[in-house]
Amino acid sequence: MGQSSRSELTRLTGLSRATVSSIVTDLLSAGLIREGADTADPRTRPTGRPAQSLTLIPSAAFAVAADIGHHHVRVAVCDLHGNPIWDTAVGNDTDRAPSETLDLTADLIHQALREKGIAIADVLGLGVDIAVPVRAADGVLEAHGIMPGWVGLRPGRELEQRTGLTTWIANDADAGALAERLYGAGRGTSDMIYIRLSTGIGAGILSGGRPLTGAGGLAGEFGHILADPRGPICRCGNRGCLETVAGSAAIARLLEHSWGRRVTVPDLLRLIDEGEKGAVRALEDAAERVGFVLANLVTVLNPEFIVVGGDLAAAGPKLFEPMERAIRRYALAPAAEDVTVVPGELGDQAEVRGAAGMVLAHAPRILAGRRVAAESGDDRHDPIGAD
Amino acid sequence: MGQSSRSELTRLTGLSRATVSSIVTDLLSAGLIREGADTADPRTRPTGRPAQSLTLIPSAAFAVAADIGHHHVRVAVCDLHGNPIWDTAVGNDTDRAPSETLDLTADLIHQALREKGIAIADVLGLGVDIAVPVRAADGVLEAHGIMPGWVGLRPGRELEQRTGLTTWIANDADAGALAERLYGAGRGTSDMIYIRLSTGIGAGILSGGRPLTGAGGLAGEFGHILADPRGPICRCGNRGCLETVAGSAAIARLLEHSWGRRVTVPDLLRLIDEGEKGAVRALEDAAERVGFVLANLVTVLNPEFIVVGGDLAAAGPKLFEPMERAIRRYALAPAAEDVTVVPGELGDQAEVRGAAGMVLAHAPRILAGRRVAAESGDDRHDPIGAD
DNA sequence: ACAGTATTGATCGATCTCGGACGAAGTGTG
DNA sequence: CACACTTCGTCCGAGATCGATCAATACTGT
Repeated sequence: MGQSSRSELTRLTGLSRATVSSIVTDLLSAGLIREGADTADPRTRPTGRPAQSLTLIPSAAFAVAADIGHHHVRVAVCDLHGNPIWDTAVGNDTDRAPSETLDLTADLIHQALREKGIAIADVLGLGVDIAVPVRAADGVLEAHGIMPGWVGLRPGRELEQRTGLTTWIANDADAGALAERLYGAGRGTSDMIYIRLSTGIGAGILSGGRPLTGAGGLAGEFGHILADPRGPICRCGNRGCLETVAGSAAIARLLEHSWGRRVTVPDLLRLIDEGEKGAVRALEDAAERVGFVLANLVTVLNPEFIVVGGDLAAAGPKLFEPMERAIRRYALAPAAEDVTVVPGELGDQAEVRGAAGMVLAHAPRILAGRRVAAESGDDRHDPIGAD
Repeated sequence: MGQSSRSELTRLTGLSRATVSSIVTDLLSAGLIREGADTADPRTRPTGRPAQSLTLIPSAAFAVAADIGHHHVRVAVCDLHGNPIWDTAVGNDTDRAPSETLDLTADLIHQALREKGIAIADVLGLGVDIAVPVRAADGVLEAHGIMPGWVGLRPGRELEQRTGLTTWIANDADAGALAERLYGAGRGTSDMIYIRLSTGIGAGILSGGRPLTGAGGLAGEFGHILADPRGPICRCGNRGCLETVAGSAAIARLLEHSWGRRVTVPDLLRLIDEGEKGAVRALEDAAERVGFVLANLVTVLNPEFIVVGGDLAAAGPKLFEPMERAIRRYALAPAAEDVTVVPGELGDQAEVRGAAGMVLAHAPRILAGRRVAAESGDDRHDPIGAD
């Protein structure tokens, strides 16, 4: 996104050269982009007139993002390149009234803008992601086990009212997937699965470049695929969900029997890092189960990348090797060949950066609207839930 | 698609009323649509000026479709409503040289147009579906077990050259899914899974209204999800694929042991229909396995409909009840509540009608181009693999 | 009967976008 | 160095699309 040129934009957007040229002229005079030096490598340069390179001026506008999880609220301000220039996470108990969490979120946003000295007019919008399924059509939260008090709310609209910012909202896994595609391990692909292996297991699926949300926004509930028909009862009411046999808390619990004391997730990660045999074995078994389930998804979805995030991704090859082995063994061979399994690159910033990415993906349209708005009256309408 | 009105088109297309009005005027004068009688039900009519109903004149233009399967070629000519007015299937051995099959297909197409007295100028295009994965970007066939001689070919382009018709191509399962969505059991939904239970098991997935093809066009290989780690070896090289334990041929083979003679698929269906206990039991067990696998897909994809086609769909409740029971039991509860399992309505016409549907979905654009072409030179370009 | 409301359909000027023509800026060749 | 060739960027007229506005047609309530 950083460097481009008029003719490259022509190819990317599908617009004609004439149109791109006209828009670029406007953006130049609006001070949002800059014609850069001609940095093309003389050796790789093709014949013909060289393209004039164009650079976004990153500080010309900003996107605000909020990540609302089970036990935290994280707010970031990102520049036009998607890089966070302000990023703060605070602990929070979502079992309290949702309005308190939303107030806290709005306070953090106002604090961020104040501290960075950014005017509302320079903010393109607010991207929100939340650990609850979101109905894509209207941004209403759907029913699911966690955070039950939030079902039926429209936090996008709430935050829009509290901040005055145009708001987009999505599920946290979908936001994480978008971030890894835009800025992380899945750059440029249009068919990927992003899974987060933590106490909970969730997935965001990108298909044909778009998030796969399903009819009710529930898609991606990877952690509740049945992994063991005789496994433990899950908080969702089924038994043997992948989460109950391969979530990091479930793995840690496996060790409590032999250690005779409580084992936390940090304990588990330390033991794995030290190579403690029991912990490694438990991890490998869990990884194989995850790989087995992923194999079936690979057969059905034929993704190009599987990006793995969450606590457990830190375990490195001890996690990835058994997981990949299971995928190669159990998935349809040509589909297994198409897929590459990689660790996420964005860590716990993924979700909030993806939320900002939702806003930045609309930057051209927003900026186009603003050019008009500067001349006539400003009356853009509510794009909550817009794709 | 049959009945509509200007304002309904405004909502469907997202275009402005002004634009729709202008296009409708053109189509009216071109004789492609007709202003119908005001047939709205007086009881359900809302307040305001009633909409003028518009009807496609079905015989104003046609779409040609070809369905190329393992052992057959089927060609149909459909009117603008998508109804077949000519439909013929012939046996064929795809192990022969692909060019012979393509020649046969082109011959059938020419025969159809000749018999119906349709001029090439009145044909919007040719839709092709084939029982091989198709790479969406360019229509090249991908590697897979069946019909190996076809890999790397571009049958869309081949048929375009043989017939002179603008051609679209897709996988057969995706075409079937599209047909059931346009004309069959999944009318109007945008998130559905179409599965075909026959000797082979395949699925076409529609997500957000678009076919889910995956990175290499392989998506939907539902029959090769692992259903039984100790099951028989499959033609794909894995073992225990769903197809080997729940395909109709696999079920029939189960009965051969006790009957001591060869049991064909028609035999199996007859026995099931007669209520023979062993056959029913075998079917129910297979249905439960399919349901189990579908449950995981429901959890991950959250579809609105599952449409079941293929030989086995004829078995009715004996198939559907155990299948649905498994879905309700093993899928994430809210996702299971969102989904409805229904038999397909189009039978073995599904694929070919879906192929025609691909063409008809582009009818507005094609017709718009033609209006221009009638005035200036005709130079529309190759949309093979276009979405 | 009549104003008020709601929805559809047509018209008009403004704007957006496109394709084609043209000039600009480089490389390669004789 | 002249010339062909390639790609990039701009200009211009044609057509598509839009928002705003107005007219048409029905129902509702008094």
